[in-house]
Formats: sequence, C-alpha cells, structure tokens
Amino acid sequence: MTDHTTRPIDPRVLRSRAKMIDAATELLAESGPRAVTVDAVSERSGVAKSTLYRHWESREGLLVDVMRSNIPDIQAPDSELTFEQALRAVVVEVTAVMTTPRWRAILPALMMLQQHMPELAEIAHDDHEEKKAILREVVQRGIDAGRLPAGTDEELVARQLIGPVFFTLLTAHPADDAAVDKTVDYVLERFLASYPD
Amino acid sequence: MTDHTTRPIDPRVLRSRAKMIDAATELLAESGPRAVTVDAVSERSGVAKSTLYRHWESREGLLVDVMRSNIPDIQAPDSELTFEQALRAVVVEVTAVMTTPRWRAILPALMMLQQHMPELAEIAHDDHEEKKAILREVVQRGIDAGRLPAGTDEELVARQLIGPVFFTLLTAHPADDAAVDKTVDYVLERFLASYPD
DNA sequence: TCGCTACGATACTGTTTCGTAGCGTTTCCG
DNA sequence: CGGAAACGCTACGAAACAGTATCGTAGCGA
Repeated sequence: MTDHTTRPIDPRVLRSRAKMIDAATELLAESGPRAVTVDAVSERSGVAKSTLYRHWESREGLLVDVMRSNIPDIQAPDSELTFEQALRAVVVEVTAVMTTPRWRAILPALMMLQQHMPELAEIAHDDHEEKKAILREVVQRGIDAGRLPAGTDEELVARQLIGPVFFTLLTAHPADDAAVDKTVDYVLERFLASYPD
Repeated sequence: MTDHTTRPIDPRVLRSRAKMIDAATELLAESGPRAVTVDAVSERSGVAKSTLYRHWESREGLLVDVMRSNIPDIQAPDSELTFEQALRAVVVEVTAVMTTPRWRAILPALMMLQQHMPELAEIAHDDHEEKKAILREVVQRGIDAGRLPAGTDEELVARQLIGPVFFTLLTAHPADDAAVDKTVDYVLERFLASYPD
C-alpha cells in the first residue's frame, strides 16, 4: 500500500499512467499480449516511450498493471436479502462483469500469462480469495437459514456455480450471450431445487 | 483428407515432422507460445530451419498443427453400462485427459490463441462437437431409462459437469489434483442426486 | 544402381522489439 | 515567479525474429 495520503500525486503522473494503461488495455483486447509492445503503447497513448520507462521498469511491469486495473470488482449482496436472493445476486453480478466485451477479450490472456508471470498469478489468486469471501458470506447465510447443510464448502459452490459460466465464456462462440444466460438460469435452478424447502 | 493410401509417405517426412511438432510442443508447454520461434524449434528438434518451411508455410501453420496433435481424444463409454455408469465414465475420462500435465500447460495458450487464429478456433469447435456427440449419446441413454427428462440439452449438461472441472483447472493452483477430484465427485453426486430413482 | 526427393548447413535480408541516453520543453507547486 | 519534477522527442544499440536463397549431401524407392 503506497501512502497517497501524506503527499498528493502529481497530476501529470496520473494522466500519463492512465493514458498508457488505457492504450495498453485496448491493444491487449484487440490483438492479444503480443501486440502490447512498448512502441505501440507509446504511439497509441501519445505518451513518450521514455515516460513509459519512468513509470515501469519493463514491459512486463506494465502488463501486470494493465491486468490489475482491469480485473472487475463485485459487490457484496445487500444484507437484507434472503439466501436465495443473495445467491442469485452474486451469480448474476459475477456473470455480468465477466461478460463485458473487454473482459471477455482479456480473460484468456490472463489465464495464459499467469503461467509464466508469478506476479500475475498472485494477483489473480488474491482476486479469487476476495470473491470467495463474498460467496462465503452468502453460503453462511444459507446455512443459518437451514437451506444449506452446515459445513458447505464455498469453494465447491463457487466451482459449481461459476464454472459453467466460465466454461461457456471460453468455449462458446463470442457474442453468444444467450448461452451464458441460459447457463446461469439452468445452474441456479438446479442448485436451488436440490435443497427444497 | 489427404490420400495417404495411394502412395506411402516418405519416412523422412514423418520423422522430421514428428521431431518438430514434439519440440514445438515442449517449448509451448514450458514457456508459452512466444517461445515457439522458428529458430528455437529448429534448434531443439535438430531439424534444419529450411526443412521447417518445407513442411509449413509459416510459424502459424506449425502452431496450428501443434495444437491439433495435442488435443486429447476421449472414447465413447461402453454401450453396456447403465446411464449412471456411462455418465461417470465420461466425466472421469474427460477430467483425466484434461488433467494431464502437458494439457494443463497447453490449454491456456489454446484459449488465448483461438481469439486471433480462426483456424484454431475451428479446430477447438470441432473437437467440442465431437465430445458433445459422445455426451449426447449418454444423455439419450438417461432419457430412455427415464432418469432424465425428455428434451434434456446435452450442451447444458456438459457445461454443468465439465465447467467446474475446467474452472478448477484454470484457476486452482497447478498440481492441485485433489481439488479436481473433489470437484468431479461433488458435481456428479449433486447432478445424479437431483434425479432420484 | 540410379534418379528423385528430402534434408542439413549456412548465410543473408529486412523488420521488430526492448531498453538507454541526451537534451530541450512544459507543467506543477510552493 | 522560480525551482524542481515530469514530460516529449529523437536517435541509437543490440538482439531476436520471420522468412528466403543456395548448394551440397544423404536416404528412399523403383
């Protein structure tokens, strides 16, 4: 955690950084990681190459920050919702953010780059933990309401619920959002139906 | 379909081709697609670069064949098995071939390269169709046995059953095969339990 | 054995890429 | 307003890379 509280950050730094990350993100989404070259980012962003190297030690450092800044956040469901509602809300929101055109274009690259960039693997891992924490809270709500057996593993539930969406995203033809919706409905119905009132 | 029936293929061609594809596969699994350069493949395989260009028009052509030759096959389940047994057999086998270290290393690259290499996308798509056909037969068996409702969509079943495994493979820490097994068991139990005898 | 085909070795071209360096200019901030 | 920090521009070096060309050699099959 950098202390951006004590001393305000020079706006020039923020501007340049944002421009470069945006440009790099575009290139990544359009043509994959190979297209994210230092020169291409410099040209598209309008920021000089020398400035890029003032912000990052190497091209890889830039790539890491590009990924970090693009991983979508999700919000914890409203605490007044019932278990069923909360579960639906979480799955629907995760699906929604994953279905973003930009994320659909970036996700495969993240999956691949992870393998050979430990820093990226760590970022992805931390993100999963964050999201699992949200789901864990929902599962706990289900247990408290007697709708789920005590000791239900939120990780297994996550795989059960998100796995099919993930699979659809990476295998179905792009722009086949109907497939994704169908998957979500089906999975939720089946999951909830198996624990009848 | 090439006619390798009329005239036998020169063994030298087969040898060179196999060597190059093996070397390229290794490089791909070790260090990703960027490492699969023409020079690197030539060096590791011991086959001259000029020979590589006698076999493929470009580096991309080689990459396509590398993927094609690495996509694992699965077998249709024995026709004497019950629906339950057949379903288990299919899921277990798909999981087994996907869990291969080599395939785990290659799969993310395929997911990514697909986006910008239509030929690869087609290969992957055809492979899915092949595997879905096997599952469709099993689902039909389930319908005939009255264990599944008529009109069950094998595609949704596939997403339901394979999705979680797929998700686990791409997100869980590598070498966490226990996670995969747990996923398979859990998914199968839940799926079958929801259609009681 | 003989011809044809595939192969090996090497060199070479042209391009792309990462990363560095120097120097003048703009922009922020106290 | 003035110093400091960030930036733009350009040129450059070195390596990696795709793909081509040439020529001599080895292996296959009839």
